Amino acid sequence: MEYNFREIEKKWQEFWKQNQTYKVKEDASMPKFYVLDMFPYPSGAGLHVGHPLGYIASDIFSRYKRLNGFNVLHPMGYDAYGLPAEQYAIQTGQHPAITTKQNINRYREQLDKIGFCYDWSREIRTCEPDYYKWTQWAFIKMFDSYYDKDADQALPIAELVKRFEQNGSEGVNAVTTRDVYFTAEEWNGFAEKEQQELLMNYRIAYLGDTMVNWCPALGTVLANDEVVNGVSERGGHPVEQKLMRQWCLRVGAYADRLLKGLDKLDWTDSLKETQKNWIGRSEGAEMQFKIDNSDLEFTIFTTRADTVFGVTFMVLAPESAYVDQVTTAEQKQAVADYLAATKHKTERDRQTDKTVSGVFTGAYAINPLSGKKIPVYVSDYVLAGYGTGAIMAVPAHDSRDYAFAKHFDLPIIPLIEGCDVSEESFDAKDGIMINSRGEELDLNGLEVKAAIAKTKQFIEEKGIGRVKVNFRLRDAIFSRQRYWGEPFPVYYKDGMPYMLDEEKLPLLLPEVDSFLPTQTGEPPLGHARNWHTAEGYPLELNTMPGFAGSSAYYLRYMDPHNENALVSEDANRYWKNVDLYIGGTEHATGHLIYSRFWNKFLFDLGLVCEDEPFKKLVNQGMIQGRSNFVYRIKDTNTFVSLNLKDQYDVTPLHVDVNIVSNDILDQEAFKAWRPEFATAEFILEDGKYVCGWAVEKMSKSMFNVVNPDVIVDKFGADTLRFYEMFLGPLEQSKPWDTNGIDGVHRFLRKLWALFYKNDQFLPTDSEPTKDALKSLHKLIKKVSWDIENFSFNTSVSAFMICVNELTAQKCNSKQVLGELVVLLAPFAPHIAEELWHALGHETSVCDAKWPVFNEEYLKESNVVYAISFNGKARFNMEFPVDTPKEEVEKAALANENSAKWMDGKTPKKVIVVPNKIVNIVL
RNA sequence: GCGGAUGUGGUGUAAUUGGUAGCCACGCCAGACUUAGGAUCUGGUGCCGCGAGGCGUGGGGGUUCGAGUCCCUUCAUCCGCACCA
Repeated sequence: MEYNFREIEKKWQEFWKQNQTYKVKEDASMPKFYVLDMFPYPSGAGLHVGHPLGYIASDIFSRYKRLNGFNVLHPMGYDAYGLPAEQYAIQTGQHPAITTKQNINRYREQLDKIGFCYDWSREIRTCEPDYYKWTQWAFIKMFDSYYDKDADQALPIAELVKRFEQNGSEGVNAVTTRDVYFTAEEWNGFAEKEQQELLMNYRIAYLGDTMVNWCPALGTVLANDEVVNGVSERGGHPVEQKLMRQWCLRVGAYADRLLKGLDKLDWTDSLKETQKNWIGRSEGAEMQFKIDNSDLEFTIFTTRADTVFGVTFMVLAPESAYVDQVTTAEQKQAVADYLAATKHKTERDRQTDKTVSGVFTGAYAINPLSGKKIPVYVSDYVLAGYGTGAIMAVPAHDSRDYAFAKHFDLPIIPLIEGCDVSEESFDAKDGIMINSRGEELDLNGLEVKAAIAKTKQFIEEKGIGRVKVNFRLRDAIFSRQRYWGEPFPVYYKDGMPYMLDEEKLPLLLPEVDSFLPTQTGEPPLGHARNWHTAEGYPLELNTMPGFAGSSAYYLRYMDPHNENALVSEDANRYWKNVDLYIGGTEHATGHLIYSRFWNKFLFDLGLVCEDEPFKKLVNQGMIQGRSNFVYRIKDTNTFVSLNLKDQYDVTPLHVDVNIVSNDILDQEAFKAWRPEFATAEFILEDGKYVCGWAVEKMSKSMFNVVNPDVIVDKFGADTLRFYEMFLGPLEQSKPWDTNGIDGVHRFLRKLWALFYKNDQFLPTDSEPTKDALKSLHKLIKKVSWDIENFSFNTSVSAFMICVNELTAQKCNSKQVLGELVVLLAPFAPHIAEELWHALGHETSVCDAKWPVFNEEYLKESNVVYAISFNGKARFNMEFPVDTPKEEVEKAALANENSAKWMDGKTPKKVIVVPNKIVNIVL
C-alpha cells in the first residue's frame, strides 16, 4: 500500500467532523488550557503559506496538551471589520458584508485543508451583530465609568455624581482631561448640559478635542502614514492639523497598571521592552513659571529639576493655550505667521524636519528659583501632547534646547563641573553641580541625582511645583469616519451624547447608498435613512476603529452563544484567560495594549476574573517570499539559464514561483504562463533552465506568493505542517523556500514504510528490542522538551533520526510504533490517525495518552571517555557505566597511551568532565 | 540618536546551555537499479593539504584545563521607537 496522503487526509478530516472530535465543553474534572491564535482579517488575497505558520505551532501545542490530559480550548474566528473591504466597496459598489463573507469562506476552506483542531462551533466574526453587541455594550460601560486614583480602578460614574452632589469636586482624585474645581452648590446648580460636559472630563469613554490630520477635500481624518509631504497620499490634497471632537478611550489612566502588569507575564523581553517604551513612564517635576508684569503663570514638566539655574529661555508648543495669553501686541503678527506655517505641517513632517524654527512671543517669564527674567518662545519642537506643552529650556544640558539657543543666539550656562558646552550640550545625567546657587536653594557641589531630589523637595515645600510622573502613552482616539465598523450606541440630545439602553443593543449597522462621506462632509453613516432613535434623536455618525472588535474577543470564545452576557461567570471562571497566545509582533503596541486595557477595565467592573488577558505570548516570525527570475536577452524572446547569463546582455524578469521547482523552470508552463512567452526560446545548461532567486516580501507583484492549497495538493497537509516547522525557529523571520520540502515528504514515506511494505502490514506483537526502545525514548524526551519550549524545528529532525534508526533496526513492534504515532500526532495528525487505526485502535489518536519517558532505556552499559591533553582529544577509553570519577582519572593516567602523550611530564591537573571527557593538563 | 535582536559549510539550520562544532535536511559528487519523467536506494560531502597534520562559529582581545556559548571591544545586517523635555 502506498502512502496516499490525499485519500488519508480527506478521510480523517471527514471523520473528525462527523465525530465532533474537536468540540470542547467546560469540564471541572479536567485542567483547562486555552490556546489562542491572533484571529485573521480575511483579505481578498486569501492565505499564503506564511499565514499558517503560527496556526500550525498553536495546533501542535493544543494537540500536545490534549494528549497530556488537558481540556484544551482552541478556537478561531475573524476580525471582519476593516478598511480593505470598505475601499473595495467604494470602488465597486459591492457591499463590504458580501466581500467579507466570501473572503471568510475562502479562508475557512484553506484552513480546513491543513487539518487544524479548532472548535469551529465557537467561531466568532466581529462584524456579526451578536458579537458586536458586546463591543457596544463595553463602550457603554466605559462611558458610564471613571478612573478613581485612590481606588486605582474604574468605578461607576453614578458614584462620582453622588459625590459631586454632596461635596463637589472636593476630595475626588480621578483621572481627568483637565483639572476642574467646583462646589456641591455649583454642581447642583448646573444645568443638565453643563453637568454632562463636566462628566465628560472623567468618563473612560469620552468625547475629546484632539489634533488630527484632516483632509478637507476627502472629508476624512487620515492616519500619519496616509499623509506624504503635507498632502494626502491618495489624490494629493492638502492636509492640515485640526482640532476635532472625537470619541477617546482613557487608556492613559491605566498606564501604570499596564506597565506593572508586564512583570507577571511570560512574554519575550523584547516585546515587554517595546510596550515599556510605548507606555514611556518618566519621573520628573512640574513647575510654575510666572509671566513678568502679569498675573499669568504656566506649568512646565521636566525630568531635570536640577538644571533650573541653567534655564535661559522657555518654549511653548504652537498648540499650547498659553501662546495666545502671553503673546505681546508687537509680536502678535510674527507669532500668528509662525502658527499658520506649522499648522500645515503634519506631525510626521514636524518630526522629520530637524531644522530649528520658532518665534519670540514678546513675553518674559521669571525663574522661580533664580528670579531671572527669561524670554518665552514658541517652537514646534515642543509637543502639545506631552507633559504640559511647555518646557524650561536648558541649552547646556539638552541637545534640542542647545540647537535652539545657538540658532537664536541665546545664552548657554553650563551647570556641571568640567563639561564643555562650546560645541554641543552635555546631556549625561552625572557630574557635580556648579553655577546653581539661588537665594534659598544651593545645589553647588551636589551629584546630579542628589540635586534633582533636593530641588523636587524644595519646590514642593515652596508650593511652586510638584513631583509628577508622566506617560508617553496617550488616550486612544476611538472615532473613525468610516462605514465598515461597529456603530456607536450613542445618540445626541441638545448637542450632548447619550448612551442607548442596553436592551436596545445591538444597534445594527444601517444600509447606505454610498460608502463615501456625504456632500456636507459627514461620515458615510450620514447617508443612512432613519438614523435616529424612536424619539427622533440623531445617532452617532462615526464608527469604531479596527481594534474595538479585537480587544475582548478572547473572552467571547469562552461562551460564544450567550445572549445575556459577553461571557458567563461560570465559563469565565473555568477558562480564566489565555494560557498561550500566538501571533505577529506587529501588534505589540496596538492590539496588545488595547486588549490589556479593555480587559483590565472589565476586571475593575468585576466582569472578568483575571486582570491580564494573555499569560504567555509567542511571536512567530514573518515568512518572506523567495522570488525566481528568468533572464531575457535584450530585444529578443530568448531566455538564458542563470549560469550563462553573464555572456549576454540580459534583463531579469520575475517568474511565477509556482512554475519553478528547485530553481528549475518548467519550460512548457512558462510558455503557457503569458501570451508573450508562448514563442519563448531557451538557452539551457545541462539540459535545464536554472532560475535566479532573491528574498523579497511575499506579494502578488513579485509572483512569489505560494499558496498553501497548492502545497497540500502536491505533498499533503502533514508535509506542509512538518515543513513549516522544519524551516527554522518559530520566532525567526525566514523566506519560504519550497526547495527542501521533498526531504520532509520523504520522511513521511519512510515512516509509512515502517508499517507497510507492498501490501503487507508489518507491525506485530513482537517484544520491542532494546535498541528500538532506546530510539523511541530518546524521541519522547526530545519531543516533549521541544514542544514545551517551542523548538519545533529540532523536533522534526528528531523524528527523522528516530525513523531512520527504526528502519535500520527493522523495528516491527506494535508497542514502539504505536507510541511513535502518538508522538507524531500533534505534528502530522492525518497520517498519525491513519496508522493509529491501522494498529487496531477504534478511537481517535487525539484521545490517546502521551507516552511516558523512561530514563532506563537510555542508559548505556559502557561509557566511552575521550582522553584529552591540554584540551585536545587524543584517544578513547571505555568504562562500565557509573564508574566513579576517581577511577576513571586513575585509569586514564595509568594508560600506556597517556604515557606517550605526557612524555615524562607530571600532569598539573586532571579534570573529568560530565560530558565524558578526561582532560589532562600538563 | 535610543532600545532590541542576529551573525556558524554552497543553503536552511543543530549543538545536552561552558565540554570532541557542523546533528537533521536541501544541494552537490560518485555508484546501483532503471533508463526521457523533477522516481528510488547506497556511499561521500566545512576549508587547506597526496599525507601526517593544520585551520575553522563576522574581526580583535580577555577569563578558563576547555569558549559558537561568558566578559570587553569592533564591524555588519535586520527590526522597533524616535524632537517625550
